[in-house]
Amino acid sequence: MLTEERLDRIREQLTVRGKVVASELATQFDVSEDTVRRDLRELAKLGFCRRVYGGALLPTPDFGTLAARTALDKDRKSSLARAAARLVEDGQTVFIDAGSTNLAVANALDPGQTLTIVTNAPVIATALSDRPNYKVIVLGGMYDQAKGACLGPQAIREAMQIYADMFIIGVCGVDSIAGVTALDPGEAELKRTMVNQSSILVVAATAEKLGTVAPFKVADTSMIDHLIVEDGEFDRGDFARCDVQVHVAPDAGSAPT
Amino acid sequence: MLTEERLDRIREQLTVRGKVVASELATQFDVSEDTVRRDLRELAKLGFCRRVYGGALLPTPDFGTLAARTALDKDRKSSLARAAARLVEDGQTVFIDAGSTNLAVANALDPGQTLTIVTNAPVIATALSDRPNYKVIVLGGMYDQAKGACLGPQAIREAMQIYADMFIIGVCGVDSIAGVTALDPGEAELKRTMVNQSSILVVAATAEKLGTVAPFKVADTSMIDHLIVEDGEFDRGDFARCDVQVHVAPDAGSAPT
DNA sequence: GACAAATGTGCAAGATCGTGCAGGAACTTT
DNA sequence: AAAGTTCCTGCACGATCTTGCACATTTGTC
Repeated sequence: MLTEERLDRIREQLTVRGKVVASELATQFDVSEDTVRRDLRELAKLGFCRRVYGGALLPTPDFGTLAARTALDKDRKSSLARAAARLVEDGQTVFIDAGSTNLAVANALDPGQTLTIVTNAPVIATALSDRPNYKVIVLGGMYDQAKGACLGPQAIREAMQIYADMFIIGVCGVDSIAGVTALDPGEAELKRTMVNQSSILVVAATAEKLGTVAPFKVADTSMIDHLIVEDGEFDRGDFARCDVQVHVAPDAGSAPT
Repeated sequence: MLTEERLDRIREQLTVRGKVVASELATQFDVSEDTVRRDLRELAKLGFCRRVYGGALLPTPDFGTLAARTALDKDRKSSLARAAARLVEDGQTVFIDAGSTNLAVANALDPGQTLTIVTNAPVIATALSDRPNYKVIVLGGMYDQAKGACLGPQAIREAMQIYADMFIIGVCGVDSIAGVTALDPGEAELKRTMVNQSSILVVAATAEKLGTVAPFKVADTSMIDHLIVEDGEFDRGDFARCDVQVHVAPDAGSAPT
């Protein structure tokens, strides 16, 4: 790879996603981080980027809508998300459902792993733009603006073509007796498809989802492999009886990153 | 091998691959590296390439070493984008291609209109989340992180199911003779599909795309219905001859260079 | 056909450039 | 305060570039 070529590519990435990370560029181009830093310094001198600790950003902070989106805050769901992300192993193929909790999970995934991520949430795809190690597949279809998810027969058809090691499902309700439930039939059907196409089913549920029952059935309690819940009061009795592994994520009143 | 013949071959490789390496060319043509370097210097003098350490690259639109360009990008694009958005009529179905210019176009669409938007760029779908009047359809498939676009057979298959009134295409190059061209074959094929499935083809091209030719052909000049360009020097002769309606977007930020 | 000029090419020497590494400073996080 | 990153500087080494020169080939002229 020619030096100037590398500079071009860095500029390209900057334009596309608004930021670059020194260490990732080093891996990507197979050069030392020093070289990348020299490159970034050079580009900064020419005004193409703004040098920051760990990488570089576009001079105009708000240019990339993408960048703005990837800078999505690690909210209070991050603890739950980290716990879920820890279940994912290198090399796996993972369905990631739509939903804000799952967006947090996607962000919490280890960038060093090599993963294939299949999602019906466009925002998750864009959030993973800066993970060169990931292969990201988007399930297309009718985009439901309220849910931020692609639904419909198209998405289902595509999902049926793919077998995954794990499905990190977004739920409207999880109940030890009713199982996993969703708010509308279209959503439920796509989720059922993804459940069928995956070996392991993971549910990361915020407190308000626990014990809630929505109208449409997605999966039985017995089909859940891992249930991740927030710290607090929680009767795991019924889940334990169904061979569900329950993980309690530590309460995160912690500092932002 | 004749000298001129060698120069032609080098130019050919430059066009196809975007770069050439001095040492490789020397091996390939069985001449010394000095000769190759002399050739490259010659080509660079004629403007066919940009001489860099180790080889040569395609000339990139050189923005006079200033960051002003990046700052202007946003305004420039939004002016283009507004012009493109004005072509869209209420009730239409519109393919919107990936790319930062087209993201600007999507944002510039009239929220009051009732539209069906089909896109292979997840970020465009999410950007339209706040338009209750729009029906948004996402073309899924392999997500190309650098381009922010879904590509591959899946996306093409889905695109073939949909007929649109208009295709707002993202281009790597538009030339009055070579037509619309793209940087990689997969990208080109999806674009061709969308061209075929639409009645009207709209190209919004920033100045640096005009007159640029990328390796892979997408569409003939004669297939373009509307071409939107920035204010400035521009020879519309060839386009006019092909029945292309040319729109000039007013210059947003004025800065004589 | 012969000769001289112009051109293309290869080689060598020295300058320049790009890169990785080591060590210490600066910064961020715990 | 301590630990872990990231950053910068200086250095060394190899790759690449430029320049000058020699030789071969082509071109133009007598």
